Amino acid sequence: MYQQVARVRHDEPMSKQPKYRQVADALRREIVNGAFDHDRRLPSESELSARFEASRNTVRSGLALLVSEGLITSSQGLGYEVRSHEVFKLNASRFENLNFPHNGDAYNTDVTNAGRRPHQTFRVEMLPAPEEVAERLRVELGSKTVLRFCHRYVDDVPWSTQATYYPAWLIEESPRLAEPGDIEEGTTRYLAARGVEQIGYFDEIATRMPTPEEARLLEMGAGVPVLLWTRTGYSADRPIRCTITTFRGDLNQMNYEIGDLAGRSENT
Amino acid sequence: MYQQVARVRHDEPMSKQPKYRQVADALRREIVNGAFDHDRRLPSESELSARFEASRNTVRSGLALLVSEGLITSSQGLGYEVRSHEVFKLNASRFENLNFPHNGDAYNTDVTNAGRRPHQTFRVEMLPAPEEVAERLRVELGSKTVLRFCHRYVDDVPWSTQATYYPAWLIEESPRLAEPGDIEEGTTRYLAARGVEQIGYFDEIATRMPTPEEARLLEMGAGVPVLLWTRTGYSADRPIRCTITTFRGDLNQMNYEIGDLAGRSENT
DNA sequence: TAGTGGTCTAGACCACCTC
DNA sequence: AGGTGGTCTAGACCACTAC
Repeated sequence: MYQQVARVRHDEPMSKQPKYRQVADALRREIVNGAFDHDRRLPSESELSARFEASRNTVRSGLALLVSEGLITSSQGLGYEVRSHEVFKLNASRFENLNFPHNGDAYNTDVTNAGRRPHQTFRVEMLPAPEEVAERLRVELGSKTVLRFCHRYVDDVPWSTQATYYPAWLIEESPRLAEPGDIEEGTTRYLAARGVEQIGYFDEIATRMPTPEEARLLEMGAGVPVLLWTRTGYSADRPIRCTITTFRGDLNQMNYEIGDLAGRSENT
Repeated sequence: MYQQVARVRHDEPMSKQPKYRQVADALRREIVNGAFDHDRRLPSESELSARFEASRNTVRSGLALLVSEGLITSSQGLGYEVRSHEVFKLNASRFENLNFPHNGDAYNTDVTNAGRRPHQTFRVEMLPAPEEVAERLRVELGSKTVLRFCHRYVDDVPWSTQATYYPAWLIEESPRLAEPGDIEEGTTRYLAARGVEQIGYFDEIATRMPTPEEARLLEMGAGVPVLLWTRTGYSADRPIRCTITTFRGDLNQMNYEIGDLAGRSENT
């Protein structure tokens, strides 16, 4: 389970690493030193094979290591490239601020404000509650829930998926939740207008490598984890919704303000 | 950069995957279905090689995929094992609650309450501010800062590292920050007693694959991302500290309560 | 000592991109 | 057509763990 520890030999100043690690270490050093900052392409496998006096397969092992670290990417027919990032910052403590309710498309507003072009596909489903949702909504596992699902893009790059589950009892009170179209005024306002007010949230944030399905939906390359954000919304009585957002970890960051900052943290 | 999309052939019902992916897909299905739930060991490479009629190297490619997804681990001489997790949940909105100041070792308390054995190593350093710290503390890049660094273990498993930086101007006012030992009453209380009160925090949460250095410190296997938590603490005037916590992503989850939940979210 | 995974090689053929 | 990475093989030898 644990990575191999560097071994020390009495006849060598430093530990003896396998050749493919030497390749990876050398290239990693060059990358962080900015050796490929213009034309971000790396030398081809055969060039590296000659340079390191290693077989093509050994060089490939070293490159695979850097890919799995998220440092570089590869494309068939094109070569290897140093990865570059632009991170989108989401202020989760403001996102649906209790004192400043949005109309539900904070995402569109935020992305447009950042000078980017948002785009999303949307669908509504009725399905039995999965375990992690049933727990949070405090309903029976497998009981009926409505899922409102969003697949979000920024400038046509897949950015995140968002799945919001509503419990059956709430649907009976507020049937428009189960209708396929958008809710113009936003689900939060629609619910509030029907006397169901969200007075608080519980957020859980975790990370892991994507499932093959997630990697497909978000077009994630190897070496990129997902950031999982699970928000459970509560009325005065009980949980009323559970939203699971899956972010590409290389493109997103979540922020929270706690206490009275009054805009003092605007630098980030 | 993007993962290969499944291809569809007119003469086959489903897309033709490379053999190593078929191996990975078959084993992944068996793993999630619980086929290895007792004795979590997988068959050996040579057994799988026979079963899938593939060379040992091809089987290894498939297994490597599962390792990089964080599903299994491998150890020389032992074999492959299904990974199992236990997640530690940290309530960040309560961690240093403004209305309920701790004595600085919330970590020790939380871990002990969970019936686990905490352990940490600690050191203090004086060093020039790295870029991401200088920005957040609003000091010159490279200006003097004090780093208080913690390496934390739970039951002797490396859990997280925590680096807190204090700006030079604060050290002059509160010199004990630069002293090597623990501060008994906690740094927050020490600072408050000297008239420097933290009135709010700005938290940033991100994820990525670990650097080799992080993988070494936290003894992380392949296929496990880190969860990065950067907390900048503010007094009424300006930033007074910046804490960067690096978690093993497979062992930790962060929680926030927003609004008035009054313990309604105790299920998680 | 036997069995496990870890490293490395040499070579074949395929799929994709650019020209 | 020529260069790039992607897949696959067969085999050699090493390092670690168990018995």
